[in-house]
Amino acid sequence: MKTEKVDKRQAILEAAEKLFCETGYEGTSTRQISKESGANMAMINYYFGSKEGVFVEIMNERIASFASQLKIINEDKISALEKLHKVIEGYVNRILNNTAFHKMMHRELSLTQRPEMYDKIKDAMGQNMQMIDRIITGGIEDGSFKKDVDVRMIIATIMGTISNVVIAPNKILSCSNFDLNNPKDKKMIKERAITHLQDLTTVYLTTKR
Amino acid sequence: MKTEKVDKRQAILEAAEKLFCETGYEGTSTRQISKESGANMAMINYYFGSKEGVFVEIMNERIASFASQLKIINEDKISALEKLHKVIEGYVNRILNNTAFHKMMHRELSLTQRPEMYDKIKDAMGQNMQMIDRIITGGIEDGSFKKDVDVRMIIATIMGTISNVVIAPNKILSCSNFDLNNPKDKKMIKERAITHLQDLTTVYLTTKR
DNA sequence: GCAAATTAATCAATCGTTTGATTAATTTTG
DNA sequence: CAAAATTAATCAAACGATTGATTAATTTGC
Repeated sequence: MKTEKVDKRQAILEAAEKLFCETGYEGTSTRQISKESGANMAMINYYFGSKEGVFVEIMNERIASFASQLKIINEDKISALEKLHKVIEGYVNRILNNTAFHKMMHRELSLTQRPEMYDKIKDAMGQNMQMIDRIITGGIEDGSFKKDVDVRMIIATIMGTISNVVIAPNKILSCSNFDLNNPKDKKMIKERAITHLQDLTTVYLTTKR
Repeated sequence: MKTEKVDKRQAILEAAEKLFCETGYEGTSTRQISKESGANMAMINYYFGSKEGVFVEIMNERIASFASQLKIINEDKISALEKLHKVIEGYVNRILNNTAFHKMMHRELSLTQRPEMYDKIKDAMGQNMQMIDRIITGGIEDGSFKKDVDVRMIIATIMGTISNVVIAPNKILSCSNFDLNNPKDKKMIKERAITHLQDLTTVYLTTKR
């Protein structure tokens, strides 16, 4: 019977990710991780060397799967606008499927304790930005987008809008209260965000004055 | 000789705000605050009761001055678009003049330790959102804005873009490296953000299809 | 039976807070 | 006005609790 074989290593990772997201890295103790995961405290150091080792493992895992997704969109033989819409859809889905990690990532970006972690996140974000930059710049060069725009600010708008949806308190985004953990609500928010950003970029980038 | 009379209470507040921003609330020890401010450790509890008391004081101060600014814009006898542009300008200036606090606020929004603090920030944000909501809705009703838009998502775009400018790593926002602490760079980024958001909202909201 | 996995117990270090004493400034009193 | 009493501000030292980490012993699975 394999179903009951609890992998303590994995249990620690999952418990730690949950706690790190809820109360932050320094706000989470190894004893909490031990209790939440059902593993003995020493197991944390046995498997990961240290508390920070657990954190690094979690972030690396996520960033790796983060980077592996959507990257060859720019090579498709489709218009710049279609590329941009694909990127928006992919980005919204990725982030709203990993809201907990996204919050953790942004928190880490605003701290100065772990520079290596900061650099790792910066690099991952930078790659995504460069991809979007190339798409928009390409659209400007081939004449499908208007040229008097601030490309970096448009990227800030796309990324910032999505982050804001994830981070802003649930109660005030929509009139009624909803929950991003509720799959039905999440699906609705995803669609609204995608529709809005695609509409916004289309109007803004293709309206010649 | 009065010139050397340093207000320890104020010194603690300033040191604590700096440290809380850099390394987070749980990541900052009272001993660090003591050392950075030059005040004895006991002074923290003497003036503020506890470490959390310092934090609450800082946040309340900021939120109060946050709310006191720009609120009667909506009562001006100007067009909805001009109102919106004024709000954008005010919002960008406010946030980029207080980047450290803004990061701290967002970090607190992603944690679950201090629900009272969370609610306080939520309320402050909610008021700003309602103001923008009324302006845009008003513009739609008087026919100056097009009607098939997602108002709440537009608000997420405005707020999210500004947050992203503050939070995103400096090195990747612009091609060359710049520093938001450098007044000259800050001024430039402010103007770019204001210009971009005003242009974006104008094109998006007033382009009838 | 042996290596890997797991445990309880323990470690030094650091945490936020409190203490009792001291100084300096202010107020009260005669 | 000056001596006495009171207050506010500051300090070094210590408090008990908790932190992340380690030990040495035990259990598990092949």
